[in-house]
Amino acid sequence: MAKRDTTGDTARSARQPKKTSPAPRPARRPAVAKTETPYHHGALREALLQAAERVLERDGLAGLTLRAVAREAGVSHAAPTHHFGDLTGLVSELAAIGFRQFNAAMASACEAVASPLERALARPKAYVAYAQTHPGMYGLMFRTERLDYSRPSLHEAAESSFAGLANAIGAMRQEPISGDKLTIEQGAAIARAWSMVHGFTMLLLDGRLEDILQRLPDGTTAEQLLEAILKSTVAGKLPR
Amino acid sequence: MAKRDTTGDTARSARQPKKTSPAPRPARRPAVAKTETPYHHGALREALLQAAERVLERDGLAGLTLRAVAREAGVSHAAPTHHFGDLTGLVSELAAIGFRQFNAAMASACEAVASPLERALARPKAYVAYAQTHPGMYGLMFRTERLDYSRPSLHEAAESSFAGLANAIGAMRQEPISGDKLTIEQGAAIARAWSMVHGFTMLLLDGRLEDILQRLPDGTTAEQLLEAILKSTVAGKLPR
DNA sequence: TCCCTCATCTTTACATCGTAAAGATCGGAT
DNA sequence: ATCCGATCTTTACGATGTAAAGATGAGGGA
Repeated sequence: MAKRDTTGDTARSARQPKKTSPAPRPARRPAVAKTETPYHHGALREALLQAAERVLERDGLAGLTLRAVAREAGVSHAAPTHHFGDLTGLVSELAAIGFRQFNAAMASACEAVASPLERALARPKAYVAYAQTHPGMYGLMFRTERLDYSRPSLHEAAESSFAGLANAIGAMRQEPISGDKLTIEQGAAIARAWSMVHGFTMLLLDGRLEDILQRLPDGTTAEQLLEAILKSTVAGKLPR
Repeated sequence: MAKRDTTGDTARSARQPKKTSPAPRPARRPAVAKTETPYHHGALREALLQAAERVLERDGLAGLTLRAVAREAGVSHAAPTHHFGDLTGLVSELAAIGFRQFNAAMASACEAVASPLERALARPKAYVAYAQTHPGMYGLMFRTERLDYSRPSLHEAAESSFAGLANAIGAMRQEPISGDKLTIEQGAAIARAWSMVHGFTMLLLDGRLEDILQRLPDGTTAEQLLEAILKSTVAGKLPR
């Protein structure tokens, strides 16, 4: 007696008359392949991931809920469960996509760069640029407790990100990093570079560098501050 | 019709018979000043903050909810509202306490240190040590979106943290930082130091440095890795 | 002294969320 | 043709944040 769940988020309810729909079906998949939800069969999984990315960049991390994603995709709120298990599953798959975007952005930024100095600067600059362009994604990837790194797709994408960093450091020091062993100096160089760029990005995204930026001459941008940091760090570290 | 809220978390309900309690009162404030909740009047605000800290370190950030804190303090779930407004309020006040603890820890670590090198290392080491000792608090302070920096207590405590950092950098470079203006070099030095230590801490707390640590010789600890990073960073930067 | 007011705390209510479980709905293999 | 199983929807429930109204008691003014 008295139904309890008065949520109005079915987004599809009251569509057909409950039993043995007299109308055979409202033309499912309407000839023109609309990029919208392909009704019952089809690529719901991909549609949900795209919807999730849209919700994330529109409403931020706090707005990224299972029900909001389902709503955005136009399916019932329980539909994602079948494809991702739970919220952790959806979020982890989305983070994997983020890591792949992220890796691609850094890789393309490193190509076609001539001087060693430029190469040393290109990667961290691309790192920060990605985070500024996709703050929601970066937050998802690096500040969510709800990530399941045991998922192969996420594990692999994140691993690849780390490998890229390690290789870049190795190239800079002209001593290729061996897969399984590191000297203290190598480990320190990698951890230092990663810590610095990651920390800078987090502080920047959280607005905690505003204090510093405002005290700097005139309208110094975050990019200029980053460049100053990188140059002073890299000074004397480059070969030749 | 039909009550809806079947939550059993009053923690005090069914205590007295609803109207004009015949028993005058169950000896409120039981002579020995138990540090527990002093019933109706008294220091509920402080009790809530202490309960919140306990919940945070016990159940992590995800467990820190208004209702859990009220439960821990033994009051009704709506009691915190009156003192903190909403969850953001409670969390912000707790974060302010965290910043004060944090500042005190770094200040005491910097005292009684002789050599300039030791002084340069003491502060970041204390930074990381605090985060490792109070991971819940550090997470609250640096990874919560729900912080209201317009609250004076939080703003002031966080500001003081930044000032300590800036002064330490200034002392290291032997050029005291003026309050309102910074050169690019000064700003870069401050942002670089903060970014590096903050980034290292975040990555360490998230377990993202495990990969590196395992590849390092034998049982190298995170502290040793940090020290290696700091020494290679500070090399040539210290006066004399 | 008595009563009144107001700050403090509790109850009640409700929208939203994650998740589980059961029912409906097809596509396709047998 | 029929049945199975994957996919999606409904229904349900406990938890959370928050608003609003009700109780309670301390302290001040008459």
